[in-house]
Amino acid sequence: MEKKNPAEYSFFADVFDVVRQIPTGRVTSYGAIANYLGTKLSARMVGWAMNAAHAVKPTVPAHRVVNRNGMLSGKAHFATSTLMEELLLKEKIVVKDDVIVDFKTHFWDPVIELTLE
DNA sequence: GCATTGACGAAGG
DNA sequence: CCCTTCGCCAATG
Repeated sequence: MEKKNPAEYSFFADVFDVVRQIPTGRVTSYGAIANYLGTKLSARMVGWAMNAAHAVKPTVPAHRVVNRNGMLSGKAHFATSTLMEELLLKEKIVVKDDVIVDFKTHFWDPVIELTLE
């Protein structure tokens, strides 16, 4: 491994940067982030970036990022399988059956929010 | 260096 | 409606 941190990679850094800008109580999807980065077909890369997110500082609120279905597809990657929904619950986001309730209401689209400036 | 695997997503059967 | 396939790109075996 190079001495470079995961954040050194522009794509990763960009993903982290966007994720950190997600307001409390809001969530977004991998596809939305990928779309904002202009690589909407590379939603998998966003997920891959998240894989490295836990090793990056400042902390990346990866719990605010779910798949387009609002499902906590990444909860298994947290310290515990319940940590993710617990964190979301603290932000008034209700999780039912691994799916965010009223996901559409809590949805925060960087393409819209960051474009409107 | 090719094959497999992903925290995805959309489309097709 | 459930399952499979494909595309995207990077990391890993």
